[in-house]
Amino acid sequence: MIASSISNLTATPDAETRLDQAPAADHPELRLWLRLFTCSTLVETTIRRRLRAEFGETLPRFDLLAQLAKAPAGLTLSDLSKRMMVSNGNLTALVERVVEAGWIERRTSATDRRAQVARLTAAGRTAFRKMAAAHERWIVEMTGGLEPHESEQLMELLAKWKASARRAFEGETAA
Amino acid sequence: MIASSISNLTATPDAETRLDQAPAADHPELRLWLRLFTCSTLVETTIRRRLRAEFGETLPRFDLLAQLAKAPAGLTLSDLSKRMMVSNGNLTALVERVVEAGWIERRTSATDRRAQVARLTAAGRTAFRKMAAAHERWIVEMTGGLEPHESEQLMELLAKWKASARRAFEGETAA
DNA sequence: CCCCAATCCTTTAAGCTTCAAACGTCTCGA
DNA sequence: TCGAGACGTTTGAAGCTTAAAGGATTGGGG
Repeated sequence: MIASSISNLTATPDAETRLDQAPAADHPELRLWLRLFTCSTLVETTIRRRLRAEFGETLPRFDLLAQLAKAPAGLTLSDLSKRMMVSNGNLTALVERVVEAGWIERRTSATDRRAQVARLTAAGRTAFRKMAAAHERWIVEMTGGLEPHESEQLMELLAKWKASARRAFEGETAA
Repeated sequence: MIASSISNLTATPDAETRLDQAPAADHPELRLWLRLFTCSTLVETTIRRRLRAEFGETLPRFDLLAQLAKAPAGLTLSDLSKRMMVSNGNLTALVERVVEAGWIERRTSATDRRAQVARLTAAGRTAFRKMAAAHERWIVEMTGGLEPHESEQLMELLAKWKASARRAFEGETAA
């Protein structure tokens, strides 16, 4: 549920634009969610495309490297799955592919034979640094329209939203 | 790049929480993006889970029904791909699955033999209405922490962000 | 009228993602 | 110390997603 329709060079309006034109006035919360989602999709799709075009990498792979770059001692697959907010079944294969690429290495934990610890290789660290610099530029570019005080406001409002969403999200995990 | 790690009942902190603890002070734009992404993921994952648990549907399928519910005359696959912001190659298979379920029907356009027009069936409309009601409740629940004036502010700030992101996004499509 | 570029869709290969079930390992209390 | 339950990972099935290439159709300019 993300996307582009770029492959065929279509003009690519976004979902929300059309919705705003629609006669039905959806509840304000729906419109808010739709707008948030649109922002997220727009940014994410752009990053994904550029990552592929300029570095031949995918977003999940980049995300994996980014997490490991912040944890020099390495992380277990479980840690990674929590930080990346993906299922752990997902990581097995993802890690495997990135190991093959040579960016990371994986070994059984010394203290817990159940756990697999992944760590950046030197090559991985170097490769990541280049990508991270570009990634940061892209993000800044796409957030460029906001004044500093607006960014601050946005951070706070999103923090509130995040709290509500988290409650709903975790209400299920417990059950 | 979305997710849950619910299947194994882990505590599920989110990426950002950990990041905030990290020593490195990332640029404010990165933190803003990360927070937006976290909100989006949290909401999306919750919706996805509930849709599956309560209706046995997936989010893309729901999204498809939602688009068609707003267009009684039906939409071509191209229209759908633009509105849903997914590639058109994606829709072929998605539509096929939902046709099989009996929620929609697909036929060649009367005026353009290249185009396929998808439309809700009566059964599809009924099924969708139930889901939409629940969906709306969930969204309201997850946005609950915000006062009306905060929602308004958020709408405006996100509109600005969206404009920046759109520029970057479409800059590529043209190229 | 014809051709060619644009448009619409499908197909394919590769990768991502989830959920659920299964397996080995660990921990802790009886 | 032994067993039960928690935990970390893997596997398998199903579905989603993209990019890229190819086939059919259309519409407009020569």
